[in-house]
Amino acid sequence: MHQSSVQPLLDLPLFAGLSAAAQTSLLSQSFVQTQPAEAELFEQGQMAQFLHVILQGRVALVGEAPAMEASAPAERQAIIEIFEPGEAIILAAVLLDMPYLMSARIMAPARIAFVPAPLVREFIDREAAFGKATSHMLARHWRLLSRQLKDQKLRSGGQRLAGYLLSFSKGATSGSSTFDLPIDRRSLASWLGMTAENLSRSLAQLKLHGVEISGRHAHIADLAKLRAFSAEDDLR
Amino acid sequence: MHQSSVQPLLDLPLFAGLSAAAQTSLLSQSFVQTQPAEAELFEQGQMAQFLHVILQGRVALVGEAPAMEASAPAERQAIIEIFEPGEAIILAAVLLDMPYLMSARIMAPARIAFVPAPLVREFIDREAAFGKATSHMLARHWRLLSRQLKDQKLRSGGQRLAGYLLSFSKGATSGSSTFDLPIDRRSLASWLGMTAENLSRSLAQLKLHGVEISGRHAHIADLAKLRAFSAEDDLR
DNA sequence: CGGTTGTTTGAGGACGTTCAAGTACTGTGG
DNA sequence: CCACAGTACTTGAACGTCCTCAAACAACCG
Repeated sequence: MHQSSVQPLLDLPLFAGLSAAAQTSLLSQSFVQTQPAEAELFEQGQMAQFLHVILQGRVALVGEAPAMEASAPAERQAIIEIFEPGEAIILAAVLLDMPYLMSARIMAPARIAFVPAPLVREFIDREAAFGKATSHMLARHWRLLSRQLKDQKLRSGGQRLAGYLLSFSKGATSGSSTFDLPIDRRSLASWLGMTAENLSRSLAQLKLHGVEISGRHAHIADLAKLRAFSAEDDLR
Repeated sequence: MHQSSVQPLLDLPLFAGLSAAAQTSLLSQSFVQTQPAEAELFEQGQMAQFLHVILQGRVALVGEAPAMEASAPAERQAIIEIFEPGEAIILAAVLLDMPYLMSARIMAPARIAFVPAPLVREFIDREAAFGKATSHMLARHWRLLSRQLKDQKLRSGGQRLAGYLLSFSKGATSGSSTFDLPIDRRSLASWLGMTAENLSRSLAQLKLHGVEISGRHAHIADLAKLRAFSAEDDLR
């Protein structure tokens, strides 16, 4: 039985409120896969067969631009969002039964639960609590995207980077902070909407604002100072 | 009684599935306001007091950057999304009971239904069908934003403009098309993530691709040609 | 008809990208 | 442990795109 491996699903807010019967269906019809980094969970344009729930690891949603010429010359792509354990992807495509608008790529070795899409749609018809849990997750995800879109339109690359670094020191409003970057430069650049080269330059520039980075290790000397530079509103 | 003016709410998919009791609450606690253009429905940072449902008109969600200097020198802002009749704003803030991430500005004289936020949150706890309807709307809205974010990161301003123009001729894949632009240049530019000046230049450039525009009247000579330029995937 | 607002056009500059090269890091086999 | 290859990251220079500023033009309205 693989029942035990999908058991953790019930601990997630998304499924916690399901009826006993629904929990049984969920456990018996879902399964878990361990995926290596660089694996592609699904591809832009496909119909959603499963709701993928991240149990471990990190998954990037990647938008791909149609190749300009027929010869497929290095298709341009951009990371739209990065999701971590506890999040489900992609609820929107599963609920609406429409094709994915982007692909999903594993960033770090991951354990992913596959919940059949029809089952999810059944839950939302029959399980009162599931509609609420789903709405909440979608609402959070909508806010994440809208924040990103605001950032993209209103802030410079350097400011977005500063904001990203600050996100690792959530509570603290002043003082200093030390942490490790969880993702590589190229992916980070893509997520922040700039090139890897530019990210490198932006990082160098942030030294003037009290940021020291070597490899993946980061130290912010003065959170308040960096916050001022990032020009971020404090809405979360 | 203003009951009659809120009656149309029940025709919307969002509220259609409510129980009789819930429908009664909805009608008795909601009200409708007619708002002139330029009116501000709510401001970024406020808590969501109401779910605003657009009955007529058009509403823009506007992200505002914190003023750089204390002297408030022409605060930078960008239109994140534009919603039309039938849509509710902002579900995410209402459901999560969190502050708005952006402001809402009326673009054309509008009739807006105000549904008290606590009532909405009550519905989602008690009304099974409402969770589904809410999830569906949020899912659609999430896809709209993710599409925009992809566009912002992967396509040029001119391509985004072409895509916008093409959106007025939904069904047709080839042939020509004539229509009127519903919004003014400055707003359109802000929505597309460029300046008004640049929009003007982009429009001029699109003449090479068979687009004729005078004032608000637009004519596309060759949809297929413009579609090729816009480099848009056909995912909807 | 002047005033106001919205749109277009031009010139200059800032920011970001691309291309190309150099440097640092990582892991592997000897 | 070192040499090595392969990858990731940084740096530099040239180029483009988009923005800013300024002014001309058009449209609208009293």
